[in-house]
Amino acid sequence: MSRPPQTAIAVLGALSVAPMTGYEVRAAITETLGHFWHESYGQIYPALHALEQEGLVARATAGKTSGSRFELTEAGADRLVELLSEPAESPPPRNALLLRLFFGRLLGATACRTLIEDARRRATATAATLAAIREEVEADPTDPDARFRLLTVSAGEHAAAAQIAWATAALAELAELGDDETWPTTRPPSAG
Amino acid sequence: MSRPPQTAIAVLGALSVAPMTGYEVRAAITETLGHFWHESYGQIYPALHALEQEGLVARATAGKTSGSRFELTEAGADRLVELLSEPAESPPPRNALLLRLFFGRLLGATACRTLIEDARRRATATAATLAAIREEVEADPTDPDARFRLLTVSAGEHAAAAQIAWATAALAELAELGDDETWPTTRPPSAG
DNA sequence: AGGTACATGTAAGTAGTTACATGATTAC
DNA sequence: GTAATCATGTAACTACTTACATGTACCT
Repeated sequence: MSRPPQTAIAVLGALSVAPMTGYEVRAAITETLGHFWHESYGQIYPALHALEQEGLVARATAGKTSGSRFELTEAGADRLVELLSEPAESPPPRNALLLRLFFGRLLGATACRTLIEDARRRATATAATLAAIREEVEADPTDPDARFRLLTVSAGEHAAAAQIAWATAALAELAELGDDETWPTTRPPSAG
Repeated sequence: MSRPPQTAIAVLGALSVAPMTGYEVRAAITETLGHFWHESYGQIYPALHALEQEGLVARATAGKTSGSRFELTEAGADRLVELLSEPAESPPPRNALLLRLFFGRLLGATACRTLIEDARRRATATAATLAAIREEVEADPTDPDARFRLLTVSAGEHAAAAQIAWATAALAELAELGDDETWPTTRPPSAG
């Protein structure tokens, strides 16, 4: 298989909920998986065509005027379970914030503080979004996927809370510093 | 600039500590930035050549028998600070674990538990590694970068602790479930 | 008739990995 | 002498984004 299997999971997974156009698949992924997953059109449309070739999705011609909805075939449903069972390997870490902070002495304490404040702001916004999602999911007791979705929401909430706590502690730590003064290289015992 | 600027930061940053061969740059990045950053040879060698062309690094011919060490030029040091000052944009999220968990009903509760246990194991191992790094950094009071490094270690510790806490809670939640029985949906108990 | 949202698709470029080929140096 | 490690590099491939081109449907 040449097409990225992770994209296939997201696309097949979206179609497992309901038949959709490519446009709708993209929207569904952004809306429901948005806080931990992402796909662009440049991935989705080619993936849809490849999946169609393999007989894993089919065009559902019924009803719609423009565009064509794709639906999961039986083979597609089987394949989805198969793909979900493959080991979950995330890409190697690339945290642009920590990379900058690591060389923080060169960057300067003020710029570091700004970076951390930005990160805290983003984490706070994420936490608010997740709270809204949680409420929405909890409001619908008929959704058989609710508890699994809440598991992913919870993961996001834990991560966001940790990020906020870290940022707050880091800012307190950095507050000791004057503007762009670096710390003394070999600190005398008294300052501490 | 054609070469990825993030790679340039990592490479220039490594060379800001000491002159190194490409091989050593790779090792330095793996060892000291490893828990939040990654570069492969396929990135490092081309980056080194491009940086040399731009006059940001130069070959330090002295001393070494095989290979040639690269050192930061003055322009390179300036450029590093410039690059560090650029906004820290991390790639869009792609969490393979949460993607699978989101479709956990299709995957089955048992497989989900395994995934989460793996994640917890990895987070525990990460926490141990970070504790060792922390000790090492704290043991050397002369390192002017120590406090910035500890900031990145702390970020990792917070994230790992959050992951462990989430995984433990999630496993408790999933423990309610029988083998691969899904939770009751709206449908009646026996009607397939 | 004009704007907005829906919808599809691709080309060009950027990013990054992996596998391979090759050889020098060091340690035993 | 030979195995491990140090060292350099590239080609082929996979993954992914962005910008663009194009058109339809619906609302006012």
